[in-house]
Amino acid sequence: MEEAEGGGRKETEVEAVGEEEEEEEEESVKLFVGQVPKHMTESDLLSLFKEIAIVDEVSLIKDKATRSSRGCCFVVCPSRKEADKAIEAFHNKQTLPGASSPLQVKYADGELERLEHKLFVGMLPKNVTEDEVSEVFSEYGNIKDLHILRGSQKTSKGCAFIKYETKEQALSALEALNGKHRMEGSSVPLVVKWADTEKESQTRRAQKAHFQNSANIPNAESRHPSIFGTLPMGYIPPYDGYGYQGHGTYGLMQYRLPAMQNQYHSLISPVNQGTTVRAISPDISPRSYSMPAASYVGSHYPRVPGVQYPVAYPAVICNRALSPRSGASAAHDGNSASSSGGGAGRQIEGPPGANLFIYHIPQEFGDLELANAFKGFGRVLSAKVYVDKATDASKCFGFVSYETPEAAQSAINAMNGRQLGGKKLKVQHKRDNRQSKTY
DNA sequence: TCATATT
Repeated sequence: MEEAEGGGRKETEVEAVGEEEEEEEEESVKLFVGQVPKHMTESDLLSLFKEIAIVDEVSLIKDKATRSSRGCCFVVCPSRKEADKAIEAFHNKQTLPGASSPLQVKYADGELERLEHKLFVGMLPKNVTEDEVSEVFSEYGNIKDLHILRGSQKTSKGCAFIKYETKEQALSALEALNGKHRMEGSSVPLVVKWADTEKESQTRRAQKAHFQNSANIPNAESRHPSIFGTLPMGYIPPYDGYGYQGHGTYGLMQYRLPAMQNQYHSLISPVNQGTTVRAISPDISPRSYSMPAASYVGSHYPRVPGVQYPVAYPAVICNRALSPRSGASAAHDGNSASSSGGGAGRQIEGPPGANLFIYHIPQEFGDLELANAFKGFGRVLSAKVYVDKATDASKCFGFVSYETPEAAQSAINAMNGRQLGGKKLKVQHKRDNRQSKTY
């Protein structure tokens, strides 16, 4: 459908959206904010952030099942300038009451790439120079940055990243060159696509490693060294001279990644299967904006002018009124005083000096066992054993918080060096991350 | 040997 449009621009599809709104989309910047105390609401956060910067929207990230805060949120600012103000003012600058370390404020995944109008260029000749690439691409706009990937010698890996000043420039280069322009000394046309986000390339690297370990593709790497480093999964479809853009194959392979990830995940943590049955949904999207599957042939959809990506940021401030709590779902929200097990799982900080770091916790200990081992010295506010995200295995360290420094001190006296399981516990005061006083 | 989280 997209290809069939030929020279026609897509602006006709926009009718529902005014130009101003589209401009706003373009300029606005989404920030990810971490270390948000779970009790804070969206309006708490809004009032905090708008002291410093203009904020269009705050949306808490909530647990899908319990609807409770996951301790982080997104903040949308109308411009990069405002977003940078917020980062400058808050990132690592203060610890909110109830958080364990300073507020984290950074660009959300993929924002930077989106803002930088960054293109990936493949199928460059091995011996290409910056000047040669520059000459071809400066035809379409101002090149802010050009980076040719090079191997151990100085020979190029056959690909590069280019940043343009504006999205329009990048797009026109993409459309004019991808699959159409052949560099001197090369037998195939360039591949030009939007650069992957950091996340995507990580996922890709992981998948590629996994794929190469299980399947065997003899000599694959040596036959196509130029693109095997950067295209997904170490597999290259038969090349037909049209580039990968809009051709389907490349898009399809991207599309498969999340499903394979799910499979992999269920292999390593079979525990999850009993409780959560997750259908492989048809709308898995390679980027964070959801679009019908048919729309992302190739990988350039989020930035095509005239194609409006959904503005539906799910949980915005005004949503609160729309989601009345049914009596049943509130039951889970009991306050900490009533929790029976003595603070296991909750990550509540005590006053300064009342928080302990514990190392050499027996492998089989969970939060509850840790809380139990430390409950003789005072009221345990929280006890947390850290686990490896991928394997669920204990990392053998954790934190215990008491109400008073005295309780913590007697726990150190009694427990430090004490043999538990196979090893001797190390019990000491937790490092203090607090950097400034709270509101 | 001192921390997670990306609708």
